[in-house]
Amino acid sequence: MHAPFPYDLDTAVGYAIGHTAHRLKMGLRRAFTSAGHDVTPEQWVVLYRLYESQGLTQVELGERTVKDKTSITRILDRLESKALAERRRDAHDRRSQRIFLTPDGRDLVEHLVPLVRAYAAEAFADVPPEDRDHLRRILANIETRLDAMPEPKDPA
Amino acid sequence: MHAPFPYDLDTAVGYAIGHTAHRLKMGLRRAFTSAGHDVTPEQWVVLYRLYESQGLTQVELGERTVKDKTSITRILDRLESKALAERRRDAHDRRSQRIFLTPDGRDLVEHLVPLVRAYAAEAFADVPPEDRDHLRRILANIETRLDAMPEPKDPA
DNA sequence: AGCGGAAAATATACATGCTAATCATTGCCG
DNA sequence: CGGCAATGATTAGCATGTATATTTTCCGCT
Repeated sequence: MHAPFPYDLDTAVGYAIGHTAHRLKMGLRRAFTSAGHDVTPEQWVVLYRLYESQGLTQVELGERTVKDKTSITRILDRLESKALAERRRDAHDRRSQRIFLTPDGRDLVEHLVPLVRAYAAEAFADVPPEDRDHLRRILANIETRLDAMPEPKDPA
Repeated sequence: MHAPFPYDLDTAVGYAIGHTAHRLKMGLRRAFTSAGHDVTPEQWVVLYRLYESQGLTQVELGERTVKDKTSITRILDRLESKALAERRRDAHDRRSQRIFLTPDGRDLVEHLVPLVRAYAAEAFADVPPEDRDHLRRILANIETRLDAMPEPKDPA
């Protein structure tokens, strides 16, 4: 209606990225539940990383999933309560936990992968391969820049 | 370590989008707090939409911010408690609330906009304009596809 | 040795999103 | 006109993310 300064959120690239990311995640969530799997997209990522490399520390898991330590703690609580993963105290460093998938956890990952592949195939069906590469490159470009941006808290 | 089926999360476009979106949002959050503004990125979007058009219904606000009705309710609770916005019962339909920014709310938006612009300028500094356009187009493309995808629950 | 800081994990408090259920109001339709 | 489905909003329950503080354990360094 009125706009005393020029700004248009709707053309903001960052907003568009967030918007698309949100919808993609929600779609994946629904793909999981409608296939009868009681698992969230976040749990899926953790399970996937554990499938890749068992025995990770929670810190390592956090790095590989780009999640906070506290989020990892809680997600593992749930995965353990669903008997999909288990924590084992590290023998050499008793501060650490080593995380392993249970057989059920491995099974679940193997069921989830085709689902994820199918979902991605459909969601990106209209995006030609060269656009996907371009997209990846642009996003990597942005992240590189974000890495270089000073943390507001420790500019020293 | 072992990979009985071919899948690589790290090359998944959807994962990259989510990753970048997450980091962008966190950077914006920190830009706000380090500038002394007690406001979240989600609240920013709501405030911005209200600045654009005062007197929106919560449903309309939800559409314009791509947020759930319940999220809108709670965010407005907080904005009201911070005296940035206020709800007024619609005279013609007493189920609806019309939402308005307070003077403080308008002031805040006007302070936030330059912050957001500066942040975006820095985050996307390495992305040439034609790449931004391309990015927007690809994302729009994906969303169009998502719109066309059947809701798992009501495929009819 | 042994002290003190760093590291790993947990706990806590708050903000958000999703789902499902509920309440009040509206309005259509027989 | 009168009941009942649809609509706007709220509430409650769960999962996640952020920030901060705490606990336990390790390790470097004097």
